[in-house]
Amino acid sequence: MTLNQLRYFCELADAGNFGRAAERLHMTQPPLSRQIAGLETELGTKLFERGPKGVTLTAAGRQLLIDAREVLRLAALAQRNVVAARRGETGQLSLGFTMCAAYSVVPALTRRYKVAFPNVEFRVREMMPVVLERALREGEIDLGISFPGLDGPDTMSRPLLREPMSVVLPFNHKLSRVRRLKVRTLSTESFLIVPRDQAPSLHDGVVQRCQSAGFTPKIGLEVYLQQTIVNLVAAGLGVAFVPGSMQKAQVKGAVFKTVDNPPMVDQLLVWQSMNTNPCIQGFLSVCAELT
Amino acid sequence: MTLNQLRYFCELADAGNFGRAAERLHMTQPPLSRQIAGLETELGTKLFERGPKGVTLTAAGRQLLIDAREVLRLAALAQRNVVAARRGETGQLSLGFTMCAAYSVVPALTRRYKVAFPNVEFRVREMMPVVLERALREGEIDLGISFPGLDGPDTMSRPLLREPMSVVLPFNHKLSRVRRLKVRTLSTESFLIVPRDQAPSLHDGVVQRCQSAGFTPKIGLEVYLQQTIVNLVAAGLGVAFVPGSMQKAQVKGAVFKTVDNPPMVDQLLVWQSMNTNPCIQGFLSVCAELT
DNA sequence: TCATGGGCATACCGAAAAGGTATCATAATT
DNA sequence: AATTATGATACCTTTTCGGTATGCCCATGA
Repeated sequence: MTLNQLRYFCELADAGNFGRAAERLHMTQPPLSRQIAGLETELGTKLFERGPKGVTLTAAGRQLLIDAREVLRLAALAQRNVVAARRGETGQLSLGFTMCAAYSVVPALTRRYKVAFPNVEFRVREMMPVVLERALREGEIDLGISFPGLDGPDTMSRPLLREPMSVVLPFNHKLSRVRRLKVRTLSTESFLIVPRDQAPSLHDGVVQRCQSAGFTPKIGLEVYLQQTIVNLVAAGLGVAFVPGSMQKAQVKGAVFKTVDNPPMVDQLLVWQSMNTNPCIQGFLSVCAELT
Repeated sequence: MTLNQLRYFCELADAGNFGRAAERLHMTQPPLSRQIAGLETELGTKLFERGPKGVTLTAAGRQLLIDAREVLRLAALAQRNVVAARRGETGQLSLGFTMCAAYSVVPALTRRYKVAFPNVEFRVREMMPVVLERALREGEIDLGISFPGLDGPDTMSRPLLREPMSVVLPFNHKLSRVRRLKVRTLSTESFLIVPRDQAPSLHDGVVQRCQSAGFTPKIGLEVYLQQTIVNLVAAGLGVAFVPGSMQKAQVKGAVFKTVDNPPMVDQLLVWQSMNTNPCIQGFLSVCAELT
């Protein structure tokens, strides 16, 4: 049984006689006769009653007409779906991001992408930066949003957001009420900072800003997540530079201060160059729209 | 796009490399390569990533795998359905019957048939005998249950039931209380009877029984339906012979009496010999079981 | 570094299938 | 009885399909 035979069969059932059906199918009558006869032989059943003024369906033919139409409909749908999948309009896309990004770019991006590509099964996962790197390498996720630093040879990236860092102080800190905080006044403070191997750009940005203010920051504690840094600052364990958008975390007891020439932090969208998932292009177009 | 290509595609997706897939498909690798390449060309999309240790699906391929499996599943189902339809296990079957038959054979037959052929869409219609004949001729119904008499050249029939006729009298009739009614005692009564052209066998049976009792019945009223005859007898318009099963009609004021050598009435299943609906055979087998 | 082997693509060939033309058989219609 | 419409059959040509032989690529290992 072939799809062509089913097409011929449906057309013949519609037309009611071989001649007109063949015409509609852009072929001549004899091959059509043979195809239908072949189909009948294969199925072991007469599908049409041949009368002097055309053909009519038998009971088996009526049943097949229902099923054949469904098969043909699905076959056509399959073709359309493949095209859609190639364009990234359907399929699956998974995004991993650090909790820090969750406060800045992720919400808007996710919302916009889901509107633009409603038929893509879009999954998002918060993950620690190191986990994100591994997940990306092993193909668990198609896209990652994180700080610069995991640019391997096979990864591509695109900047999503460049935002200033703010100083965060405990609520009861002596500097928490000054109007314009100078970095220099923090020279004796104990700093909470992300380990350099976790996010070199972030770490170096903070250290360099302090050095340009004339001191090397005293590292009180190395902490992996910006979110946790803010929490620990609120608990009185020191001060820190964190991305400005962390203010949205609404941590009680933490006070945010802007400074002159703040260190800048980048959020990068990264993916593997050999990942061919067409949905990635769609996501990139949404990113381009939004920046 | 052909069903074979979809089969090849699914098998390749399962096997993970051309060699094994070709083996499973009982063919060699090169034709399989060409078929897949052809499918990819037609769809305008790479479906597999060719790696040194086999193939993996692309995003478009993953989508197609879902759809292709569904298409193949339905195609196989269509084949099975055709076979079922040929055997009369699925399809449509419509039965027309006279109201008189509704009291005797129809209930049991319908019940049994629906159990034996649950996937057949079985429709039943009560109809007047003349309408039944026309409906049968024009193919509105596949089967009819009626009295003998509409045996045309193209119709086939099979006896379903042969039952004795009873005399029905008004409740207040002077003979309604005798223990054993003799036909002879009805010689002066006015008879309600079906017109001869509507059911010759029925009509003739009654007349002949009366004549063998020594009189020709006086036709008081010609009535089409046995049901109506009983009702009119109850209303005091005369007496009548009706099929014994009419007693089930529970008409108030009508009294049924059995007689010696009662006229017999046949219920026939009739259908057109050129009607090829395979469900008819199924119905016949149910009838055979029940008689 | 070069040989090796697994894996897919390509070239070419013969067989099978599909479509086209011409013609026939049948039944309804004029 | 001739005609017309319809499907089937015979025969031919083209296309498609599957098979064999072989080439290319890349990873692996001596």
